[in-house]
Amino acid sequence: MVFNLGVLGALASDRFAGRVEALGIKPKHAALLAALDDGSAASQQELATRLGVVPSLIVALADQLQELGAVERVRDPEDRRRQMLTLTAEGRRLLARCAETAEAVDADLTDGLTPAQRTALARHLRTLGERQLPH
Amino acid sequence: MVFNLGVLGALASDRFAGRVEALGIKPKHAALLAALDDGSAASQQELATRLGVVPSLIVALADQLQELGAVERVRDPEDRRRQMLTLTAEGRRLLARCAETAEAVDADLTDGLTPAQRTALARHLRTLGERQLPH
DNA sequence: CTGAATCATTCGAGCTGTGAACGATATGGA
DNA sequence: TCCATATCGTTCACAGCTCGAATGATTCAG
Repeated sequence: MVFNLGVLGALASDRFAGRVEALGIKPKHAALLAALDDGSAASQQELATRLGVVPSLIVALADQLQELGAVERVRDPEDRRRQMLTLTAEGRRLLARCAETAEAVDADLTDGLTPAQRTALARHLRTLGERQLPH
Repeated sequence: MVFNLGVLGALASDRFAGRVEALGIKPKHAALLAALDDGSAASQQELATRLGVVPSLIVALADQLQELGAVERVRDPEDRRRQMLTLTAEGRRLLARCAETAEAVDADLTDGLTPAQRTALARHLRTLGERQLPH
């Protein structure tokens, strides 16, 4: 079961990566956009802990998203060491397209399953995620 | 759902990797041992295609497993270019411990689920795997 | 017998993520 | 006020992983 879960997860991630590549980004960028979407503005340090990655990685991701016009960097007037990241309108558009991509991959993945099987699988994965993942 | 599947798969793989590290190997080694177990002896080339990796990777994996005494390399008398890999008794022991490890990770992952939920999840993953994975 | 193909192996290259330094700023205590 | 210490963002060099091309040995076809 671990192996099944492992390879299926890798398969799903690869397919998503392959599709968002057409948007000029990688899955990590999408994760950053999603993290910015709920909670709005946030310092890069906070985003690093929220995503569970090292701060230097946020720098690279934010650089590239900034070039795409998806995020803006603004110095926090309260603490001028902090760079506050915010989603732009373009960033929200990009995030929406990421969501569409995810749904397309979902449909692709569950192709051939009955609607009942599909929802049952989604429910099981959700409960497993709630038990295993920090939230 | 893609994201849930992706992160859960990565989580499962990481946990398995962390545990088999105590056996001195990595998940890829376990995959190679498992591939050798059904089908017995096989050339490295064949194993490469069977596992979907490049032949040069098999070389490194076989080197390390040979050092552990888990596999043996024997030139095929029919075609002296081929190196036939075979499991040793030690290799079978190692594979058995990998299986135990996988079960432990399974138990860990499904901790808190009812037996019914557990089997339902396993069944769903299996059907999804049969539909999506080449076999 | 010779040229092309196949197998295992080695080696170099690209990509990713990490950890250590650094400069700028902030904070707390003498 | 001043100084030591901590924090934030950034850069950079480095290790780990996998792939692809080149090599040598061997086999096969004509």
